[in-house]
Amino acid sequence: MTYYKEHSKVWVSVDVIIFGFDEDKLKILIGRRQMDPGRGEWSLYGGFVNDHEGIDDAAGRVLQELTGMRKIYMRQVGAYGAVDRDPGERVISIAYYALINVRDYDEALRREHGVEWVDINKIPELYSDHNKMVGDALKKMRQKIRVEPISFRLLPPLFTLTQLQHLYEAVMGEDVDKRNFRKRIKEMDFIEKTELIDKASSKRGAALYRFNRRAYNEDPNFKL
Amino acid sequence: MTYYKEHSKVWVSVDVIIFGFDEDKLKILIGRRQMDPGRGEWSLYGGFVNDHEGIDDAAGRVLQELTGMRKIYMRQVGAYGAVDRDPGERVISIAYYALINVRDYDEALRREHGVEWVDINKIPELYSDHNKMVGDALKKMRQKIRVEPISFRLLPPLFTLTQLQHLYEAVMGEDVDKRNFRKRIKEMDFIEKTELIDKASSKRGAALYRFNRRAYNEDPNFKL
DNA sequence: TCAAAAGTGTTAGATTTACACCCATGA
DNA sequence: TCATGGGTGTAAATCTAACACTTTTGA
Repeated sequence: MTYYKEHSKVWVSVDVIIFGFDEDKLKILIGRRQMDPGRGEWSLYGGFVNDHEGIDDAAGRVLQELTGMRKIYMRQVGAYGAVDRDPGERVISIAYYALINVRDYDEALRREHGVEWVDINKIPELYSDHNKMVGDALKKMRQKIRVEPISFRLLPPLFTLTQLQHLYEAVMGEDVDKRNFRKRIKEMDFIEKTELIDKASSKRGAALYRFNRRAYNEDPNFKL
Repeated sequence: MTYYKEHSKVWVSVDVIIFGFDEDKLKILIGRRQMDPGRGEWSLYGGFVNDHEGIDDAAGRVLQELTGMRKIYMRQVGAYGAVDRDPGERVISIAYYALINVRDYDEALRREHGVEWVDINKIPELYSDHNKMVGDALKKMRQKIRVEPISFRLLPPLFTLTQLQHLYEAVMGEDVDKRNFRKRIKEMDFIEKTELIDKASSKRGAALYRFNRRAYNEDPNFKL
């Protein structure tokens, strides 16, 4: 029952680009590689795909292993398969990006895994072709964020419009006009103003908003 | 020198969605699968990734094997890795789409490989998850064709504006306004009108145009 | 002479962008 | 009282979409 035995197999891994938003900066989780080859180099977090495990499942497992979180928003970036991309052996890797709310990530667990949040504009040289993966992931994420309401994955359940705007600016890498931004947000009925006021960010206080997924599903007219 | 030997390896293949434009229709090349499992089912053309071969190289090789052509425009669609996607064994497949000019493809070679051009709107049920791959490839290609001049890969070196328009319509799956379309084309200086007239398509004859890659590289302001 | 495809501009509406001041509050 | 971030509307410019007739020529 082995159909393809004349062909050779290869190692397949997954690498995850985990985006977070903190201090008005878009960041990703990277750490020092803990195995050979490349031990000690900055690297994405990843893992090998097991025999009886789908690649999305493998990415999910790796993500849960690192963060302790489940049902994280996650999309495939692509497959990376240059022969010499890994300095040790021939490994094909499939990159995924994920979006999490930084505050949901347990600090102790983070330190335990030896990963840290690094500003997307200050990424050091990474192991293998991981820099390329990060660039591609960011490009994909930018495209997505303009047409689907994924920003809320990076924010707490309640957020101010200024936070939301700063998130867009961090992702897009350019400033946007405050009034135009708020005008567009107002047109999206699934971004709901609550009665709550955030007093942390300013003296006056800012209205807290919420993303209503149900309302979005009924009328998904998102456009930024 | 085996770093990862505690992990298991898997078969990795590539599958190519080859787009062509003929009779004002967007088509892809599919054939009857010639091996088990799934022998006889409609299927994309593909092949296994060899030990010392990059995945892009593998896709290029498979493409050349099938078409006899080199330097074909080709982009990765993504990796497909559900455990049971292949009915025989666990195989991860990486899909690519490619664009060729149908007239450059030798008919004899095509028949030899037992593949045929099938209208994108009339794709039958395909082997494994190949229908999903085709759908994803089309989505990616549509995105690309709006912002990069890839249409010319599907057309002969000289083409009429009507041909170009019909190509866009076939790719996008919707009609576009002739005058608006030609207006936009006129703004792109790298789509050059030649002195030549095509008399095949109409009695009056239509001006033949050419894509000037050099001019495009100097001022790549493409937008459709 | 007529059928069939080529070719050509204008206008209304929609969308996008630019822009500056008052408000509420805690320190 | 003042420094800080929150909040608000209008007008010009640009872009998009809708629309119909004349030309050429082979059959």
